[in-house]
Amino acid sequence: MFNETKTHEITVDVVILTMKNNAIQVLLVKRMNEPFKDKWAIPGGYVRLSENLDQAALRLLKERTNVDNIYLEQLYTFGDPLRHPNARVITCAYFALVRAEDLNIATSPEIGWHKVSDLPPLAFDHKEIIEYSFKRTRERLELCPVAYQLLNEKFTLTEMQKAYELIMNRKLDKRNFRKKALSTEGLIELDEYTKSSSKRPARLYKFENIRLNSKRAHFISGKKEKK
Amino acid sequence: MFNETKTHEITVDVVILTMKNNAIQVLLVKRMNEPFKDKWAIPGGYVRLSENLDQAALRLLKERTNVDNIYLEQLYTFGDPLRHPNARVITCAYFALVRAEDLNIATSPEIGWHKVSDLPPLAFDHKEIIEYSFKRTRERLELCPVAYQLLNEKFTLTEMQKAYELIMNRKLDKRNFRKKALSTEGLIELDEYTKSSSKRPARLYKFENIRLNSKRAHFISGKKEKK
DNA sequence: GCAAAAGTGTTCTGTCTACACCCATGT
DNA sequence: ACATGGGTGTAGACAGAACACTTTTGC
Repeated sequence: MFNETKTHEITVDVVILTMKNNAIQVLLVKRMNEPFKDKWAIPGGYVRLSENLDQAALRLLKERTNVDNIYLEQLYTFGDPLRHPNARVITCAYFALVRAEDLNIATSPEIGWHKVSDLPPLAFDHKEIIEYSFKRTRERLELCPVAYQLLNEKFTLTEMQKAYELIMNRKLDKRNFRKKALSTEGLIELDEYTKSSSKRPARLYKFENIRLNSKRAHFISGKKEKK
Repeated sequence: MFNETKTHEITVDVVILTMKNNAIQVLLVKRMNEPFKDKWAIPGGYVRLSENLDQAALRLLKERTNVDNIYLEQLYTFGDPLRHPNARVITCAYFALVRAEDLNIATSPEIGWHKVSDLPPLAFDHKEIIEYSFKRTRERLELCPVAYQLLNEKFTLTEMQKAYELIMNRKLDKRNFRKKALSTEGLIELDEYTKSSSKRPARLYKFENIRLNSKRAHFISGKKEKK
């Protein structure tokens, strides 16, 4: 039984979600090699001997997106013996929310954003991993305002509501949303407004000293608001 | 970098929690070999090539406790390079709640129950793993009545309340608890009562068709009930 | 002046919390 | 008859849900 373990390999895969073109999108890379050559995959790689799993995920995220200082959370470890056709590869999946603007990615035919609601054919079990990430993001959002990771440093409440609606996949009531948003710990009202556009300027806000993971924030309720 | 991965090893460790002697206790085994010889550890073992992680955890749980059909959940994957002094061992931790009565364990100097609140010296990072399991159990309990896994098939509401109080680590109000308990989906009131003891008989209940994981069960609130 | 998005309050309802006494049984 | 744990109801506070109109700007 000990000998059996000799051929396990362990990787980290990172689901990078952003908000772009009015949709939640995930960063995918096209595989150059078999197996699954020319299929899309979430970025990942082997864990180095000298680093822990969080460090491996951060390093891979940095390598792909040049993004640091991000809400990165271990998602789940996927270890089906058949998930990799040629080897026994167990992968520890992480997920991150990023601002599209912060990214330093030259999208190309080999790397790019894809709507979570409309994924291309994916390698391995990556479809499952992405969908689980999205579900988990929704659960996190019910507890704390992680969506701020998707917004610019300064944002309007309408933008924030949009992020929530995309993640929760339902329309929210504007007045109720704003009431709850304004009572969120860490939300700062600025004395700045959007210019341009062509309509009434909107007040800008920012977050300060966000404590993710704070229990009992319950920013969004689970009840039946309008679909 | 690929070569680096050659010496990773992957194990599964299972935190088995039960309610016993008015405390939440965890099943520990004494290590026979170095490293950490004679220290206590949570049961674990290598993942076989032919099985997925859930199966490995179930197999190990079965091997140690003879228990099947249990609320077993992947907890977290611990991969610090220094967690094992001699090798690079990444462990995928699971946790389970079991009825003490269902267990088929000959406790001995090498295997036994230990209060989570009073752990002996532990091998590796197992203290951290156990404490995280306990925390996670508490979070689960706020969402769904997982505590039923600790109870006999038929139980009194007072017994159920006791399980909740031990996990949540605070006293709950009897009337409020019973009100919420009675409105829990799946709780069946039986026409049976405890005999013996020496006091007024208590009505027995059971659970039926429990859906763990159902969102919005909110069995226990996070507010300030009396400590 | 009109199109378009920003902004704003109130009522209702359900859930959580706090809290104290009587009941049924065994001895 | 008493000791022990079983069992019960109500009032106040708070949070979520529903719902429609006025304001400000660019053109």
